[in-house]
Parts: sequence; C-alpha cells; structure tokens
Amino acid sequence: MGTREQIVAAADRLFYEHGFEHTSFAAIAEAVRISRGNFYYHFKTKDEILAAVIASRVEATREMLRSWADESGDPAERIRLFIRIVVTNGPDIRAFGCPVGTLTAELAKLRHPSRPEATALFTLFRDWLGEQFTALGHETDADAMAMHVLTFSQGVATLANAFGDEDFVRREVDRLEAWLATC
Amino acid sequence: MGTREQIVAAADRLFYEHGFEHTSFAAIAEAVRISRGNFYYHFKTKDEILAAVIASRVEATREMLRSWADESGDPAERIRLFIRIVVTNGPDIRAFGCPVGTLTAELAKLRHPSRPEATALFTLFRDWLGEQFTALGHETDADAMAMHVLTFSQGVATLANAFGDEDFVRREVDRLEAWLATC
DNA sequence: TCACTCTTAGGACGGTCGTCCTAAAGGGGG
DNA sequence: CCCCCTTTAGGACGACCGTCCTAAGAGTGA
Repeated sequence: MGTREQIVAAADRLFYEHGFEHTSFAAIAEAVRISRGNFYYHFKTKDEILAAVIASRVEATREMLRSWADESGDPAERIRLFIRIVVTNGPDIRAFGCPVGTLTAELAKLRHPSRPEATALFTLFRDWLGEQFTALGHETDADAMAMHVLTFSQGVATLANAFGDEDFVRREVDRLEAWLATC
Repeated sequence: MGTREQIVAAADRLFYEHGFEHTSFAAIAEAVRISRGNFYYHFKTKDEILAAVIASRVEATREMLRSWADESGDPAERIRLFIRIVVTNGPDIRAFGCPVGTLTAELAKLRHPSRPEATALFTLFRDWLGEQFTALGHETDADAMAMHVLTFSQGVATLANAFGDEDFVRREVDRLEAWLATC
C-alpha cells in the first residue's frame, strides 16, 4: 500500500475515533510513521485530506452495497443486512458512534465546505434502501421507508454510543425487523 | 443577569452551534463582551465552563419536564410533547442537530472526563419517559419503550440536520405517534 | 556513472489556543 | 474619606496548530 493510501486509511480511522478537528497533521503522520514534511508532499491542506477520506468512504460504501446485493437476491434480506450493521459493527459504534452520522454532524457545526460530500454518504444508503423497498413493491413511499430505516440506524448508533448497551441494540434491531416483516 | 450566568448562556449556545472544541475562550468572551481576563476570573479552565454548561442544561431539562407534567395529566400526551420537540425546535435541530446527542458524541470522541455528566442528560429523558410508560401500564417494558422513543428522536435529529427536510420530520413524528396510540 | 524526477525528512513561520499574572476600577461599610 | 474585597481589563507565556520551505535520499533510464 502506497504512502498516500496509508495516510488516507490512518486519517479515516483517526477522524472516526477522535473527530476531524481533534485530529492533527502530526497525529496522522505519527500513525503512518512519516514526517510532517512528507505528509505535506501528498496533501497540501487538511481539507484536502478530508476530501480524500470522504471519497474513500464513498467508494468503500459503494463496494459494501454491491457485496450485499451479491449476497442476496431478496430485497428484504438486503435491507436486513443494513439493519444489522449496528450489531455487526457493535463495538466500534458503541465506542465512536456511526462514522457517517458523527462526521456530518461535526462538519455541520464547523460549517465545513465538504459537508455536502459527507451528506452524500447518507444519500448513498438512502437511495440503495429506496431501491430495495421499490423492489418490494412500495414504489410510492420507498424513500420514506428508506429514511425510516436510516432514522432507526442513526438513533440506535447515537444511544449505543451514549449508553454502551448491547441489549438495547438487539431489541431495537428485532423491533425494526418485525416492522419490516409487516411491509 | 450576572456575568457568570451570561458566560454560561453564551457558552451553551456556542457549544451547541459550533461544538465544544471549536468554541474558544476568546469567542465566548467576545459574545459576552468581556475581556479574557475577566473570563478567567469566573472560570479557570475550559472544562470548568463545560461542567457549568452541562449543569445548566440539566436544570433547564428538569424544569422543562416539570412543565410538561403540569401541562397535561395524561402520560400519553406528555410523551407526545416529547416526541414533538423535533418539530417545536425544528429550525435549531436542522441547523445544529440535537444538543444532547451532538454533545455526548463529541465528548465521547474527545474522551472527555465530563462525558458521564452529558450522558446523564439522556438519562433524565429516559427515566421521565419510563415513568410515563409505567403510568400507562407498561411496567415491565417501560424502559425499553422509553429508549425506543429516544432512538426515534436521535435518529430524526441527525437526519433532519443532514438533509434539512421538514417534511421528513413530520412523517416520522406521525409514525411514532401512531405507534404510541397502539400501546 | 550520471542526471533527473519522485519521495522523504526536518525544521521555520505566523497564528491561535488555553492558561496565568498583574494592576486598576468599582462599590459598599467603617 | 479611606480601606478592602470583588470584579474587570489587557497583555504575556508556552504549546500546538496548519502551512510552507529547503535539502537530502531513493529509484530509474540513458
């Protein structure tokens, strides 16, 4: 893996664990074990590396959604795969929240120019979920149902992070899967 | 209003709008129109003022919950008052998210010592909602239902902040009120 | 071997941060 | 009127931030 990719990977993780603003150039450089000068060779500004991190997350998300589509032909099962992320990534979510939700919230408060790109990560999930609901025959309110599932995942992530309660996550997942079954 | 109270009020608002870390001593002092030296007379450290802001929010929340209890004797109607905060405070929530959710998320990433106190704000709502569900006759799963309502509000706040969509909020509120009616 | 480009290292810069100090202004009681 | 305690102002401090510069090392093709 090239230096640039290592920087993006380290920044991605540090932005997630400590937040964008709280993560310094020095911290990223130290994580990759390169000098700040070398860092500057690859990225001129902090905003530049944020843009690279977001682009990397977009690509990773696209890849994940594609793999879910491969994993199952049943749209309801695909939606369930999304619903269960909060269980699959339980430890990270309890420790740091949802990577998408916390980043968009932070960038909103910073009035950061890259905010729309971060929000686009939400749109990726929103559109994909909408497609699955459409495939289930809910053409007219597919988007509303997609947003409902997103609402669930963001609420669960925020409270799982606040309370660190694994059982709560399990209960809410069961509840939403029951709701999905009635659709 | 004394200087100290003005400082807490200004810091409260700035922490909400720009985040705790992004808000500097200088910014708060400027908002209150006092010198940084005067600021230091009232609060020695940034953590001290954060503690004061959280304490102030706890008191304000207690007062709000008390006023809701006065406003209606019906537990279901009281819960509805909570559910509708996302509408009542719509503009602020779309611009800055939920004050409790975004603060706890930020303090978690900063590993800040005051994190438990911020989480206690959630507990305030959680316990109050639990009491209302208990009064409705759901003793055994009152807490789970309270957490479900909190999940809703956090999810709605996060996505309202991301997409700025007022209609989405309305739809989710209607959905949860319908759920509440079936309880 | 030599020249050239890509990559790396390490320090300098101006600015802002949280913190702290000192001195003066304000204001009520003797 | 003067003393004393509270409150205010304003600047100094060391540390760290993002940014930028310069020079040396690494690798490649002629």
